Amino acid sequence: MSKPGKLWLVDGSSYLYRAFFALPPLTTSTGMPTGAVLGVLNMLNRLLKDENPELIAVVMDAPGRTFRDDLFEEYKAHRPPMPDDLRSQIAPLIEAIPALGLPLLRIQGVEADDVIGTELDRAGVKLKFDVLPEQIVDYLALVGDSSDNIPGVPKVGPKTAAKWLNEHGSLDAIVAHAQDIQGKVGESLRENLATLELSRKLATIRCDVDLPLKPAELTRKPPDIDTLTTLYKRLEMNSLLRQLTGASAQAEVGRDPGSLAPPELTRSLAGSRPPTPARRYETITTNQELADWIARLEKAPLFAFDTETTSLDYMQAEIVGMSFCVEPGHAAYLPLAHDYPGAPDQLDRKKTLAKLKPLLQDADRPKVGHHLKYDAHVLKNHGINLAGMRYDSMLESYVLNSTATRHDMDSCAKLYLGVDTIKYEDVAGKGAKQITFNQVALEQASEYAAEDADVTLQLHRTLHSALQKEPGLLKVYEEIEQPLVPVLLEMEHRGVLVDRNLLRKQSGELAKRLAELEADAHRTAEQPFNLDSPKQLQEILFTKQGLPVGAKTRTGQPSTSEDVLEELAEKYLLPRIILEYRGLAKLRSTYTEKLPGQIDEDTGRVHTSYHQAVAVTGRLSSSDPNLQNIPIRTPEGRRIRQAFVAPQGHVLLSADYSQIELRIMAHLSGDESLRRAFAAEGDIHRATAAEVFDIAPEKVTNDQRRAAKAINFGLIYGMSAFGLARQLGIDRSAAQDYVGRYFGRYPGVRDYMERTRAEARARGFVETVFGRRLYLPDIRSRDRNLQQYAERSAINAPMQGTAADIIKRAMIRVHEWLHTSKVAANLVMQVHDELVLEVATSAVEPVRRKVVEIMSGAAELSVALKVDTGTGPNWDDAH
DNA sequence: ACTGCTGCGTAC
DNA sequence: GACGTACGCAGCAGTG
Repeated sequence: MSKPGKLWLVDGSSYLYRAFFALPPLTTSTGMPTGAVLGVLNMLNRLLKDENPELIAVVMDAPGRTFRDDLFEEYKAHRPPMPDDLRSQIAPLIEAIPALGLPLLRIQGVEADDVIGTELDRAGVKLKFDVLPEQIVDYLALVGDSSDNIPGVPKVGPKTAAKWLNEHGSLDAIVAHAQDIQGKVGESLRENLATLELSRKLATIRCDVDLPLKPAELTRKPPDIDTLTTLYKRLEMNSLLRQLTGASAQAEVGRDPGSLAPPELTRSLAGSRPPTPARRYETITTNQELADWIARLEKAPLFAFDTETTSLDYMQAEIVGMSFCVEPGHAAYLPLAHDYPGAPDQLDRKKTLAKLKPLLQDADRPKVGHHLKYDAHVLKNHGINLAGMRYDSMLESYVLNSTATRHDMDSCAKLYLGVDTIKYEDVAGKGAKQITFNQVALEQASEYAAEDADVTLQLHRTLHSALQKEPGLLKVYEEIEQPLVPVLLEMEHRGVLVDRNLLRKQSGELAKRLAELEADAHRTAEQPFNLDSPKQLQEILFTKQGLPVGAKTRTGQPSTSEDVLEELAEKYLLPRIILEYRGLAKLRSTYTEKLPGQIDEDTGRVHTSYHQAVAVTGRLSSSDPNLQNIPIRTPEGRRIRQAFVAPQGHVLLSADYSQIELRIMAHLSGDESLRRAFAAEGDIHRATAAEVFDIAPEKVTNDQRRAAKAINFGLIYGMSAFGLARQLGIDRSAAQDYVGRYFGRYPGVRDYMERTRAEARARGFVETVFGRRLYLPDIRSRDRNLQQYAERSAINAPMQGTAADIIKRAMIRVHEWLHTSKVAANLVMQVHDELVLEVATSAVEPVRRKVVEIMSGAAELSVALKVDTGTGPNWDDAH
């Protein structure tokens, strides 16, 4: 139960905006857009369920001019018009809110913020803004709001504004003391005194709005089921319909599949396909049933399948059973290795898999799975080379909107089908009590597994039809993500050879040195402590020894990070010891100690997992072990790379894109100077320094080059002058000066940054050269931190994402060439801008030539793609 | 014993 | 507050 007297105010307009940009564009069968409404309704349902509020209202912006428009013509002039597909979703939402039993507040000429401003109590305001309600107008006048075109005072943010108001009390008092305020901020304040009064009027949140209801009258009423039913039917929101009818029964019996809604209510969100029939889940235990299902699968134009196994480790996993689905609702589980006291008889695994093999290996029989790569690994363990991996609902979800959800099946089913799936831990338990799937009772296993295949097929139908409405995204899916699956599959399964003995030897050496350092540290501190504990270290350094505190952590504690210790190490001994200890301890714990345990005993190889649906920009990630963060920068670190080796008669070939993200920036921005700099093929950071400092390239000093390099990288990450200053250890005005000079020389880059922010704000997403999208719902957030974070992502994503697209295209082509040419070489690793191959010594030169040709040609940009290569007996020597 | 968070550090 | 994307370690507090 919610606290009595607590009032919930929901900014419905803001919810709708966010949902519109965060979710894929779903429509009904007649093309009516519904995605954003569904999103808001889901959010509201979640709120009602989680908080069970008694007092609540949903506030929506009302149409027409607001009092702000009357004050200031330019108000919101630069806001892009609301997209039609969003505007048309306001009306159905306005219908739904009262039907849900929620009071709706819309007042002519007043925006949602103002209504909420009227209701917020003192404590609420103080908590949110750190100022009192009567100060909030002054606060907003100082801070400004770029999305509302309120100018504010440059350089003054929430912290400064709150600080001043807490010191002086009011804007008028601050203005009166303007002369006393020091520094750049003070200057900025004095320069902007003239516009402050206008800012104040614009920012006025009308805390005196006449509301039709008092807070106490905003009580929640029972929902109007008839109206909701009609509305949900019209909007083809079947998951919500099911919740309406199923709500009471569901609560009683939990996840019992028998309590699911009637079949006519299980249609997809997209609404463009027939209703799902009742669940018919079967268990295949006889040869006749098996024959019937094989016939069904052979006849089907597409079928979904899933494997149940003994392990998440794809190299260890053995098949326990398989499930199949040919039409939504109709699925079967084929148990093959359940093994517990009293387990029913099952078909023989070996014989049964032999019968399925022709079907599974037939490239002309299309299949869909959720994370097919895993199933393919498992089948490979049983001698079956899965072919016809036509669709993967995990990748469909990822390409459609990488940020909307995690892309595991449970999350996708919840978001796109409104289905609460049976969770793995519901059938297998968790923690120490977890059992392997072969010990799960057949009845439970059957429901769980059949549902997986069923849900996979339903997800595919919904997601693929959504993809087809976005040809650019469909292309990314069809031409990049799906074809990449067999490439990654092969790389993972082959693994990479690691010299276990070398790592063991290094581990011993590291342990010895670490023990010495630990003793040194204890002696210097004059007491024993745990060097691995930042908390204890902080106590020793800053309390006991009284060293000057540098940066603070996010939680306000004095930081002991590398930056801080480096600074202290110039004067003090202990920080120096800790720095060396940290570096070596990291190497030992993460690499030399952990890696040997991840080597396959028989083959001497490690098998990473490349995750294709994790990084929001389109990059791959790697885990178990992560091969994408093996050290390279220090000599000690590089020794780890020496343990990654080629087998007898082979070498490792490393091929990496030179400065690919900067080249993409040159392409995207079209900046002439930057493109010329790359065309000249020199050292790009040196060339940048020469431009920025207006000297000949050979006259560039190390510091100048370092500064130029920091700017170049900073731009890719959306860094500010402040960040650059910190990075370079210079003051902010010097950093600002560098940035100013940079943009003076490369005006195209500045324009591009501006265009990208504007595009992100207008469209709610940014895209790569190949059309991959990154949705940024926070780009319109009123929380400045979130909004600025989204802006930095908007700057970075097109560059990082395009680079990811390019290397993925290259991998597909290299893999294809390796297969058709039958050359003695294989891909073994990908590290974002680098491919590593194992190559027979005799084939090195032709492979090198071809790999460079393919990688350089993987995109046609206005700047050439340069590829560097190296070969050697180990990964370090290949650089 | 397990879980989730924090602080830190590795890569590109 | 201030530089994007990841993964993973050790410590630690809360929970059972």
